[in-house]
Amino acid sequence: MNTDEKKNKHFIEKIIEDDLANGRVPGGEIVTRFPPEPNGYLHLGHAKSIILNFSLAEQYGGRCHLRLDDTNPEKEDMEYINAIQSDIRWLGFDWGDHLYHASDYYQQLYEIAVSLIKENKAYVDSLTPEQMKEYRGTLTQPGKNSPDRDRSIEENLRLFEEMKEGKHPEGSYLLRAKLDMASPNLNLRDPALYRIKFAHHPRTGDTWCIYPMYDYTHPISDAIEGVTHSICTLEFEDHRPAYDWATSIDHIDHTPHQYEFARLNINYTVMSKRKLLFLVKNKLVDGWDDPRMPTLVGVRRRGYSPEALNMFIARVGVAKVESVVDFALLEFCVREDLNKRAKRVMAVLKPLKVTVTNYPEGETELIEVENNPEDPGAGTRKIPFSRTLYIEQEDFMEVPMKGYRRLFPGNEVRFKGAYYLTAQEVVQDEEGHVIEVLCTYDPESRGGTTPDERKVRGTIHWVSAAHAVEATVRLYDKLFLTENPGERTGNYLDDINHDSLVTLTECKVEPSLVQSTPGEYLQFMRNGYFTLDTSDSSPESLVFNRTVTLKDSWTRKKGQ
RNA sequence: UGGGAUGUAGUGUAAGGGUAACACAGCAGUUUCUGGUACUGCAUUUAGGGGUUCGAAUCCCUUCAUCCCAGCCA
Repeated sequence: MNTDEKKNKHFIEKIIEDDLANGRVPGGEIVTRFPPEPNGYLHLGHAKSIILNFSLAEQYGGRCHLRLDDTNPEKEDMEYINAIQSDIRWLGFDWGDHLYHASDYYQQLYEIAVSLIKENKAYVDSLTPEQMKEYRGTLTQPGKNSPDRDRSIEENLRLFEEMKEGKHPEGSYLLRAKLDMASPNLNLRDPALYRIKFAHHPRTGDTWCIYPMYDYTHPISDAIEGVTHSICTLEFEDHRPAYDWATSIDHIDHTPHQYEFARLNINYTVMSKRKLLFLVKNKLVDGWDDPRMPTLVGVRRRGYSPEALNMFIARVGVAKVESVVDFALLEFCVREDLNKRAKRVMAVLKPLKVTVTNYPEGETELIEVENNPEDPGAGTRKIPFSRTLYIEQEDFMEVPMKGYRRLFPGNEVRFKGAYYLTAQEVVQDEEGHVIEVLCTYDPESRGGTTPDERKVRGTIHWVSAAHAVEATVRLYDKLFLTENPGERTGNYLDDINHDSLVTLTECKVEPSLVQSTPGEYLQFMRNGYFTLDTSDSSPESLVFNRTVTLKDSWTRKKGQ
């Protein structure tokens, strides 16, 4: 492998290429795996791991397994097992026949445990959890051996068998590896291998009442499946010696290796399943798929595309430095992708009535507009224009501020795709609010240009009042107000953005939108990207979610 | 004060002894039937200190900072 080929590769790619080049990969096929615990929904952090593992396998012609790490029946659920699979498929990956569960290996794991006991490498301990803690020592002090450490092999075998048969209550006994209670690495101080749990397992039901621990199950599962590169996050670095111990015992004839990378953090959000579960359970959000959630189901409902997510993860990179990625990068990737594919439509969120005084009453004409200027192949559609229209309240100012290019008295602007209109006068309610703008139009400007080629500074969107469809539009913003929720007070809930959802009703959208389908990517012209909500929308009552705003240099300038 | 890791523009990530770069964010401008897109330009970087070397982000020493580990969770 010459060094040129290593350029711009991340460290895991370099390791793999090195292993491949030096014949360290059995059969030359690299095998990775994504091993989620089915105790919650997948989030953006998992997306990084999924994309890393699956694309590495793709890139080097290997395979990637999906393995549900279901060793703790108390927290795990069939609902999650199913959701995980659909999320990974949505992201664009396929594990083929390689769907596994740690629970598939329970029998084998048990038999290996029995062998370890016979080899005097594991023992049954009767220390209480409190005693365990005491005996473990601290970060700076070594632990001490449990009095049970020297129990005879026969006794250990008998006890373990009884544990398995359910003869002992939870917490009474534990199977532990006999490693080193004085190790500076706490994970090596006789780690627990099996605990007793009388819990119903989503897949194995009540077959077992002893369940294997992560440090024992995970490496052996990897070995059984022939995983070559077992990629996990940084906090497992300390567990690598335990991983290496488990994969080097007899009864295992394949040696996978563990590599650790930095998990994905994004500012203005939280990414722990515990916190996300809390938000869901306490109804701080609408569920795991609330569009403000960083879950895959959430961002999907919000209108993010899997392509945008893949682009995002690619740009974030893979390294060992703990880092926090800007939410702005995610939004950039979403816009980048949606700009190319979203169908442009007219939608007025906060309507202001406009009457075209010199346009014939009762007449309607159809204006042809392009569906996507970035994609000529997207074609055109026709939208109705008439005497009474709605425009955005923000697109009219009775007294224009400096730099304002939209509609104001005496100013001529283009109504996108239709005509040039000039504001003549306003109609106010008794409180002095402008409730209607009276305009005149230039019949020669049809289509948005004039024979004399005169320029207008502004182009605004509009809908025809008589043809518009009413819709509800949900404007989503960041769920948290601060970059690092909880940093200031210690409680992330203190930083929740209570204005993260603004619901607008009586929005006016162009009639073609009644045919919109969930999953369709839309751009509300000059406003943002939107998509039909998957659960609350119906043809009679449209509900759109804002995916992300358009970049807006005007409100920024205005605000300064 | 044990062990494991990590420090490159504001944020991510490259550069593996030879001119510190790319993207996002920021700022300024050009184009435009979206104040979008596209395009152009500007500003800002090797944690500190020593050393080796003609030459150091890169090698050595040292200091500092940050993160992870004391579940019968994963």
